[in-house]
Amino acid sequence: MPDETPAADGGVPAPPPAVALGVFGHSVGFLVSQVGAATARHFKDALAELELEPRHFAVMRAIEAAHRQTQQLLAENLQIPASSMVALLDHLEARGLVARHLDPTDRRIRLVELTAAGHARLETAVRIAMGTESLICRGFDAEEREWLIARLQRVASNLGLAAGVHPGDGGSTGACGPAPTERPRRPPRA
Amino acid sequence: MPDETPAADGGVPAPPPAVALGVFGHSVGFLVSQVGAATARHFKDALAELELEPRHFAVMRAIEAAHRQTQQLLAENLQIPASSMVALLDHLEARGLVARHLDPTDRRIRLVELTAAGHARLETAVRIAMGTESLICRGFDAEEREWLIARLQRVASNLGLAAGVHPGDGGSTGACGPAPTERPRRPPRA
DNA sequence: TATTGTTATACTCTATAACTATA
DNA sequence: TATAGTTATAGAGTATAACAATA
Repeated sequence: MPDETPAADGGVPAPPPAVALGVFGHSVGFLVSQVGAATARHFKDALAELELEPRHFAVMRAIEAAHRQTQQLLAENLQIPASSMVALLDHLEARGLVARHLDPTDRRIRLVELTAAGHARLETAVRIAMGTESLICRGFDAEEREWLIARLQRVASNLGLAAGVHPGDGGSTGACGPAPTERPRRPPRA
Repeated sequence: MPDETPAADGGVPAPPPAVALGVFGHSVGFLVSQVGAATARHFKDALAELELEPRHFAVMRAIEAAHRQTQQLLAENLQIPASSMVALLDHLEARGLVARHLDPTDRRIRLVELTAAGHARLETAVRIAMGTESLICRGFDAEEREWLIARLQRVASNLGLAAGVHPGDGGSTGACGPAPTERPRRPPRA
């Protein structure tokens, strides 16, 4: 694969009609990243008509899967910081899609659940997700689609990804680093 | 696919060990988005040791493909705003990887080209990209990999993507919208 | 006046730490 | 003192508009 650049034809300037990045357009890494970003954006745009973002969708699905969860557990499972979870749930609660109930045994805890409207909205969102799925899979038969899913699952496994957890964009400057001694981040207020 | 939620087993709380999002872990859309984001981050982290980001890599590849391009043409081809291109080229120029030359016939124009160091660095970066490729493709034979690439190219085509152009994350609030009457964006300075 | 490249700024997003209330 | 949730703020990233130089 190292030789394929058309620059070896002498020294002709030869301005290409478009960018000659075809070589990397022929790699799994580039394609999966390009297609993944475009798919995410398509879904985001389609979901916007429900006043939801993909993370709201993920939160609602997680609540549906296990009713009356703690906010903290929810945040932990989805790998979202607790303070972001507050904002996400505020958004959903303001639209009447989820409800926060005080735990009678421990009044620090809020148990979260979907309302009837939340269930209905989630059903519509699932239909939108299926619409995105059928758009991007246009031209595939069922067997091909299953094959593709299996290969993508293997790639996910090669990357050490947890099933069903979408890491989003991750931290900008290597969010995984434990920062042994540096990263002053934010000085404590005086 | 609609019925598979384990919530129909009565009313048992049944706290799941992990999040029960397995249903969407079995869709091309979710997987390609999840895997694409993780692949992009892996590549970004690997590239960081060269003091480069993926967009620098894309810019260098585009310059290599067509030497002595206008900054504007470069920005247009890669679908990056011109002001961002300035910052990217500043970064590369400060490290001696690219050089900006004044066009003798039109002194408004800067023609950009890779230095010798830039070529060398790009070669290393390509090797890093191939490392990411072989990591994510672990366990695939050549035929499977080609098959996967072909399917991903079809998905890209279904999404209307231009070959070789990575749209990144796109605009936060629907960057594709022409904004007929609204979006005050930024009021002109007084 | 139009165009190329540059600088400046405003906006969005999000993670961190302080804070409140409960235990 | 420790924990659940909340609020506030700092920082990064980036797109838009103004600007300077040249045509």
